[in-house]
Amino acid sequence: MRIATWNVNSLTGERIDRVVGWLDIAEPDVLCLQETKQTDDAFPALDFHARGYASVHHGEGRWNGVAILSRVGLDDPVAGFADGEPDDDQARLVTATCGGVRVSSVYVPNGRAVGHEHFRYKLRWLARLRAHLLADTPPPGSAEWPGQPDGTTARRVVCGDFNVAPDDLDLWNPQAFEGSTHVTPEERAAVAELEALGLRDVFREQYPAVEGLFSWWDYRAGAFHKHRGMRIDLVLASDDIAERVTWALIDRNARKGTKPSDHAPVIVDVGPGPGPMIAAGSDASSTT
DNA sequence: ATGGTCGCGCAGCGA
Repeated sequence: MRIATWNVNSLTGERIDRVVGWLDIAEPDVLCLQETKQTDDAFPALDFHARGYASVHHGEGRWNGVAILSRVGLDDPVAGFADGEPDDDQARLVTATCGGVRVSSVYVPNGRAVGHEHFRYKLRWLARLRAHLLADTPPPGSAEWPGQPDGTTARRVVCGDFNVAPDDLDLWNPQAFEGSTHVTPEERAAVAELEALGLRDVFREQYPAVEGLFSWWDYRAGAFHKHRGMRIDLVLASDDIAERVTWALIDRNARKGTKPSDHAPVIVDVGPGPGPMIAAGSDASSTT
């Protein structure tokens, strides 16, 4: 099973072509999208359906917007937080079950500046994501969705633009980020709190201590060509998924060429194992 | 060089 996540920085005509073209090349079973900047009506679900992908989109229109595409089934979609509180007015979270895995696509607030109201919103949002993951977890032992022994983080991935670089290793130059958002102890602690639920940064586990692996590069000043980036797009996976990861890649090619997103897709391959998770290459959508 | 480029949408803000 191949799981990918990509902040596409809008889904207008040219960007749709890039995303559809990338689907044909990368053939993910599940793709989480962020920053679609579309209304639900404008989301190009048919373009994806034609490639065999079911989809769910949670959007506002002008900003934010998240989606999940899946060719291994897409069930029980939830837009926004499932913690029982009134939903956030920004479309930054969508969750669905794909091929036996509970998948969340997240677009964590940027934060703008340390101490800014939006920075406090970012920290609140991350704390609320943790509450969502606990509330969204089904009873342990569910046949369709086997739980972990502790019942907290059943077979799950949380994919998206976290707007947090978990470690200095994820920065092109740590000195350049002193005093900036994305690297503060508070933001990193909020991500660590998610990992404390039993979720693992599976891309980094494939490349421990390897420098220069980034998923975002500023459009300005030739940052991409100078290799000045950050790794802020993460795939956090529960233990039983994490143990089966066979391969991971950030597809820098998708950041090249005309009209790219400023993010590259992150791809994680999960091998077969015990339990009902659907194997790579299967096509649950053929039943519909 | 305290900039630089995008997207949205038509000014200037957000990233």
